[in-house]
Amino acid sequence: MSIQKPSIPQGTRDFGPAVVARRNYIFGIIRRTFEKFGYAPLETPTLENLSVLTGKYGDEGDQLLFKVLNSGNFLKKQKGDKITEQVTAEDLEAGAKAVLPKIAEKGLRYDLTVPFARYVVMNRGTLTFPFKRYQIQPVWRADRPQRGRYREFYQCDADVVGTDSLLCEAEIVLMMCEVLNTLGLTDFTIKTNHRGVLRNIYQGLGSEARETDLFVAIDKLDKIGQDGVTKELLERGFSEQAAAQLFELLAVEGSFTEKLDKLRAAFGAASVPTDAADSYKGLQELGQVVDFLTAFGFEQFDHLEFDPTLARGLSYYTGCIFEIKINNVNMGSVSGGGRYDNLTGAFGLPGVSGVGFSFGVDRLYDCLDELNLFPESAATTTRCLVTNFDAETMPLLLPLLRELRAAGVPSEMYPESGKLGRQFKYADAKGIPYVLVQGPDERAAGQFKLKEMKTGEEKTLTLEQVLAALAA
RNA sequence: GUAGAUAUAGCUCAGCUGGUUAGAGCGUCGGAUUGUGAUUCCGAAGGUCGUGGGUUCGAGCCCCAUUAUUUACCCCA
Repeated sequence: MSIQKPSIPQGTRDFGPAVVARRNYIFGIIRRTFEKFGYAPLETPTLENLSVLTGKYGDEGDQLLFKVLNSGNFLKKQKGDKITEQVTAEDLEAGAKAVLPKIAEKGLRYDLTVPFARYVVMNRGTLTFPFKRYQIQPVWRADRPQRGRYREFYQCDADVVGTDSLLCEAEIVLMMCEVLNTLGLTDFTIKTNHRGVLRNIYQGLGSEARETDLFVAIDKLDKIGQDGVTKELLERGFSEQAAAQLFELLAVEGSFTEKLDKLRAAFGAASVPTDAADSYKGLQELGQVVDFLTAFGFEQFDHLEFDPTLARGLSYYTGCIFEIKINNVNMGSVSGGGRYDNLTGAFGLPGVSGVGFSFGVDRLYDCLDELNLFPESAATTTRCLVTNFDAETMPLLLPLLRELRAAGVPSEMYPESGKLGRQFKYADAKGIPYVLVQGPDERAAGQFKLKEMKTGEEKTLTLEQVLAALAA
């Protein structure tokens, strides 16, 4: 066999011990926050049947699905003596679209929301609604990797199904803030909008062109500017007049509620028909979310922004939508979500409303890394290295190792006796904060030498003192 | 799928107009130091210059192809 350079697939990564420790630090904060808000954990299979996945993410999404080839001889099926061709000459003639469903019936999970919807439908008889679940698992997309974009990455979802209450939306904002605050991120913006607002804007333009084309175009406003959006709208069949009208509507300024009021007036002026209860549902619901937050005692309204240009790609959102931008890092959104009135409808359970959001851990990691926000303690798990002075006395230190671990101090003994220099280097390279030494001198006195690596400070202590120092 | 950039030591990168034996920093290993890391000093190991072809007396450098990586677009966490 010839020697080959080892490699991993494009867009995937190995995570070394220090990286995993830091990722677990992020996972831990997110998990604890979700649980604090009453969400229960759920896990679903890596593989889903392709029939569950296809058609849920639009044409683009279907392209980005990783499909898994059927096992065995995927070209033929044998039942007893009877062999049937799975793929016929006509299929091959018809191209990939005809062949694919015959050779691949499973695919890798693309997000966590669709598997969740499938789970809810399959278990609707046993679930108590409203059902609140969180889910932290990797997802896969056959995308072209680039900055902040991977082919395998983790999502941390929290969703509620079975209630229309806007309390859920308000709590999403609370959870977003809690996680970001705990991680030490300070310069972030939670952008919020409502699909109803977007629909009203579309109605206000009075154009015949496609609604989704408008949403895609205005979502890019901060990226390509007013001229770029105008150009794109004209290409998609909107009139110049409609484009001008659009920017008039979007040009609302002020606080969250001031923007709501101004837009309400602008809609009225543009003769946009009101929804139920003689008001605009999107604006009204956003106002309700703010009211809930105020009643809760929420104090970070400076981080919450009503952005009428926010659209978000996934087509199933129908109500409030959210997105988090970390402002002092050049990175795509680290979190997003929203309400979808009919997600389970695709699986035969219509009329169940859900709302949820997701953190992208890999992007959060990149942000924290760039801003140097990881605490040092997140880098390593071992807290104390017990040096191995020589082969004869090493066994005498094993009870100490047991004591340390019993006291809940993550500890390890250097497995080989030999130069202390090597052992200290090991501790330094691994980022272990404390090193414990007991040589003949200390043993004679019944004591230990504890060195704090960061300061270089060394103390001679009794066992009780060592345990007290390390437990702190 | 579209467009660009890059590929030289384990890592980050130099390498002049194409000219002898391809360099540096970091890391690794050994020593100064058989009771102490990070800091200091000395030394060593480490290279199919991504791969294949071409031009040339001569290619890390120029040309073609190919593969991989990466950035941007589309879309998205």
